[in-house]
Amino acid sequence: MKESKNFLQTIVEKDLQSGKSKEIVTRFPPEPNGFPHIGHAKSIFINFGIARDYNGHCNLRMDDTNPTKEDTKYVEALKDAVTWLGYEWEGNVRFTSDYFAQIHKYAMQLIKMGKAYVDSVDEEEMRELRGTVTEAGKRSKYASRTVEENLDMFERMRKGEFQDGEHVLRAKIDMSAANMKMRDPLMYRIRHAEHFRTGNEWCIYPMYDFAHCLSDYIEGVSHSICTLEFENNRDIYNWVLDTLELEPPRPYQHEFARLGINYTVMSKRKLLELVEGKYVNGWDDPRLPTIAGLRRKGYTPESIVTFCDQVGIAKANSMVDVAQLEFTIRADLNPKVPRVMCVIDPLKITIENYEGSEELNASYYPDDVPKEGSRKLPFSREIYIERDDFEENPPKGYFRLTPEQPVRLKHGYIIACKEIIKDSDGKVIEIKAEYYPTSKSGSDTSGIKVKSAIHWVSADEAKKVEVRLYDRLYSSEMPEGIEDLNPNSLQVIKDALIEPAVVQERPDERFQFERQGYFFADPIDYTDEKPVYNKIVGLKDSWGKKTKPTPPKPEAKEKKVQIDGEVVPMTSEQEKLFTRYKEGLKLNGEVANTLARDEDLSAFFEEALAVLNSPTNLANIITNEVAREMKQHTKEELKFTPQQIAELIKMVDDTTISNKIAKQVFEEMVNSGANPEEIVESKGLVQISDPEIIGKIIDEVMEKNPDNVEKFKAGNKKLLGFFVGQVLKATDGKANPKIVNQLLAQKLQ
RNA sequence: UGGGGUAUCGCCAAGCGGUAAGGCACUAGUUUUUGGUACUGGUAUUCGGGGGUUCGAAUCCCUCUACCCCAUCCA
Repeated sequence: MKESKNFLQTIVEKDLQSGKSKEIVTRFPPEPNGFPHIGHAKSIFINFGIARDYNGHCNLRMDDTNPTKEDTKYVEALKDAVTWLGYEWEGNVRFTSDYFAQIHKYAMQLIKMGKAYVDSVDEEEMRELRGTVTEAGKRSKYASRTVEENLDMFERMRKGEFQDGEHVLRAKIDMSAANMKMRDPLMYRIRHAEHFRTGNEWCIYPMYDFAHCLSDYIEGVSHSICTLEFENNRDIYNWVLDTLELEPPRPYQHEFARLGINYTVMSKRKLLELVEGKYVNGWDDPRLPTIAGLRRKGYTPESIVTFCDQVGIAKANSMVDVAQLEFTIRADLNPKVPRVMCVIDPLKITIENYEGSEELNASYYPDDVPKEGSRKLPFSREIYIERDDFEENPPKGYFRLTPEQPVRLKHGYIIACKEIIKDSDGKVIEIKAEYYPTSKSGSDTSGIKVKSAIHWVSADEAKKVEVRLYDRLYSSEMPEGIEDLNPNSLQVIKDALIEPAVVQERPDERFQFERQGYFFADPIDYTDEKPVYNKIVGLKDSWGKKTKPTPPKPEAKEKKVQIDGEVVPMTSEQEKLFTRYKEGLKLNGEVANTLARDEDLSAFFEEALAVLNSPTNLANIITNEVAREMKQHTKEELKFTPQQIAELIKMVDDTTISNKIAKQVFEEMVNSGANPEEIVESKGLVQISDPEIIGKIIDEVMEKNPDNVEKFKAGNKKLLGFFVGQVLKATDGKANPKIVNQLLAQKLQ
C-alpha cells in the first residue's frame, strides 16, 4: 500500500473508527455482458484491495438482472480475471439472480407500504410524464391504484399474464424531484426471456436501482463502491434501504472515477465494434485493453495491480498516459526475465579472418540482476546483426558499427567493418568484417575501446521465429472511432532469427530480447515448429528518441482566459441592506455583499448585532465560519445561537482570545453547543501575549530547527510561516500570533 | 436551462489553516559489454480566474469559468 491514503481508505477508516462499520465487506459486481478490461481491473483492485487492507472480505457478484444481454461465458471470463489478478472472493460466486425471490418480497413490501405502484403507460408517455431537467414531471393516472390493485397487478405480472412492456412497477417517490433519477424510478419490468441461470422461472426482472442496493444489503456489504456515473443513483439506493426500514448494518455507496487510458478505448460498445468488425483478432488481441488481450500480450498480473495502485483513486475524471502502464510492466520484468538475442531485421556479416566455430558461455542475466543461469551461444564465421546497427554514413553520436567504428558483439568479439556489399539498388546486403582474436568477452586483452555492444546470432545455428510487434492501437490520443486506428499497430515479422537456446531450452516464457524489448511466447500460436513471440513493450530508447523525434506533443495548452460571467443583480431589498451594511456599519464591500444577498445570514447577523455592537468582527465570522455551517446543515441542526457568536466575538474584541482561538472555540460550539466562555475556561484557551514567554518558546523552536533557521537567514522568507506554525503548535494555538510574528522577525534576523 | 460532481506540473495524484508529497514523462550527469537497469541532480514562488476573511489560505467564505454525469422498461 502506498503511504498516502486514497479517499476511499479514508472513508473506510473513519467508518471503522466511528463504529459505523463493524467489518469491511466489499463486492465486485460486474454485469456478465462483456469481457473484462483494465477498467474492471481497477475496480477489482479497489474492492478486493480494500477488503484485504482492512481484514474484511470481498464478494464476486454477477449483476445478472437483464436476461437479454448476459451470458455464462462472460461469467467465466470475469472469474478468470479476478483469479488471474491474484484475488480470492469470499465463498461462492454470487448472483443477483440468487436473490430474485427475496427482492420480489421486498417489492411486495413496498407495495403494501404504498411506496410502489404498477404503472401501465407506454414508454413514450412515460418519457413525456417524466418532465425535463428544468420542468417537473407528472404522475401517471395509474399511480393512484390501491394497494390491493397493485398487489394483484404485480402478481399477475409475475405469473406472466402480460406482454413485455405492458406494465412496470415503480417506486412512488417524487415526480418533481430535481434529481431526475428520483422521479418514480422503475423497479421491475416484464421480460419474457430466458435467463442464463434462472431459465424461465421469472418473467419479471428487477432493475439495477432496486436490485443492487438490496443485493448489497443481503450480502452484508459495508461499502458499495462504484463509478462516478452512479452518483445520481445514490439517492435511490438510500431511499430503498431507508424506506424498507431494514435492520442495520446497511451498505453505503461511494463513487470513484473510472479509468481512462490514452491511445485506446475502454467502452464496451467500441471494444465490441473492434472485435466484430475484425479490426482486431478477437477479444484477446494483444492490442486490446481487455484482460485477455493484456494477458496474451504478456503483461503480468503484478504489473497491472501495480499500475492500478500507481494511478490512484480519486473523483476527478482523468486520462492516464499509457507510458505509465508501460513503465509498470518494464519495471516488473526487468529484474525477472532472461536476456537473449534475437535479430529482427537481419544483415549478414562475414568475418573473414575467423575459421571454424566455437561456443561462447553467456549468462542469461546482466550483472545488476541477481539471478543465475546461462546458455551456450554458438559463434561462427557468418552471423547476422540488426540492420539498424550498421550505418555507412552515421549521424553524429552513432555508437554502432560503421566503416570507421568497431563494435563489440555482445558476449563475443570486437569486429570492424572491412567492406560493404550492395545490391544493384545500392542497398547494403552484406558486410565483410574482421574480428580481433584477443578481444573475446571476459578475457579481452586487445585494449580496444568500443562505444557499444550489439546483439547478433550465428547464421547456421539461429532459429527462425515469428515475432509480432505491437504498437498502440490508435494513433490519436483520444480516439473517437475506427478512423483513428493506427494502421501500423501490428507488424508480423515471419523470419526473425533467434539464438538456439531460447527455443531449445525454453528457459522462460518471457524474455528480454537484448536491446529491443520484452517478449512473450504466444500462449496459443506457439509451437515447436513455429515459435511465436509477442512484443510486450519496448525498452526505453533514448537514442531512438533523439534520432526520430516524436511529433512534439501538442504544447502546453495556454492558460485559458477567464471571462467573468454576469453577476445576478440584487433585489431592491438586498440593495437597501447592502447600503446600510456598507455605508452605515462601514463593513467591507464584499462582506456586506455576501451578507445582504443571503437572507439567513443577514438575519443571523442582525440578531448578533443586537447583542454586541461590533459589526466588523461579527460580520466576518458570520460570512465565513457561520456561513459554512449553515451551508452544510439545516437551521434546526445548528447548535449555536447568534447570541453565543456575539459572546465569542466579545472575547476577541477584548483580546482575551485571538482570532485563531476563536475559530477553535467555534468548532467546539458547532459540535457541543456549549457556551463560548465555558469552552475557553474549561480548555484554558486564554491567549498568551507575554513577549517573554513567547520569546522563550521561539528560542526552543529555533534550537530544534537549526537548518531551517539557516535557510531563512539565507533568504527563504517563506519559512516565517513555518516558524509561526511551530510556535503556535507548541502553545496549543494560544500564543498571540501577531506578537509571535514580530518577535520571530526580530530573532531570526 | 434544473440537479449532482470535478478542477493542484505535460499525465496521474497527496494535501483538509502553518516549508506545495510521490509516481510517470521530460532533462542533465555518474556507472554500465543492453543508447536498458541502477544511482545523483533539475524541473509548480504557486493550486481554474477574481475578490474577501486571517498574523498566515491550495485548504474557510463569496463569485465567475470550464469539463463530466442525469430525462434506457441498460447497468
